[in-house]
Amino acid sequence: MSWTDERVELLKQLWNEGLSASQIAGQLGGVSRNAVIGKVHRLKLEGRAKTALPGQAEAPVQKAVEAVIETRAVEVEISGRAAAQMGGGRSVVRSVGATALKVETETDLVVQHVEGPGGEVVPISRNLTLVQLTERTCKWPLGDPLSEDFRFCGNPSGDSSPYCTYHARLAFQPPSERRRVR
DNA sequence: CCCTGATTCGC
DNA sequence: GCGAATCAGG
Repeated sequence: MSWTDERVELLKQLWNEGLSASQIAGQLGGVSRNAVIGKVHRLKLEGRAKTALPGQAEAPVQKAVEAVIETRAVEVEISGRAAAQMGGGRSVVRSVGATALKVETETDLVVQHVEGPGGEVVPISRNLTLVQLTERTCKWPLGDPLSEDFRFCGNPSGDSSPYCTYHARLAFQPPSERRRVR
């Protein structure tokens, strides 16, 4: 594949939307994340201030972003408790998406699932799109394959299975162990 | 180990 | 210009 005008335009768009190089590579197809990063540099469309130069003060913008993330962390925590009270079951916080990384580190994945009314354990899927799947993300389908909202579980799968531990059971265990498929 | 972007350098 | 290999970091 080559860098046609359209592909370059899409690259710029996705990069500005904050997608990672590997995700962009997946969307474009036919290129590696290195290719994407290389192209980004050649186009001189930086914008991802990652490596803070030593001795330099933190950029105000970066601090603002962190403040927002901090706020979101609290909100998620609150909503998690609310859910626990309303549902009567154990419910906890599970970060989803790049903007909630702070939550993940602070709660250390306190919960990865929710217990339903019947006591069944239902995992909180990451709802990844096809292009976001990697060799070790759960490929359990969610929703209608013909719909735009079609997603995959995306939870860690371990390299021995195409599914996370929960979905591996639904996929390979006897129907008697199945409950509601979500 | 998984992932991220940054840089180098042969092509 | 391109991107694999490599580096640095979370």
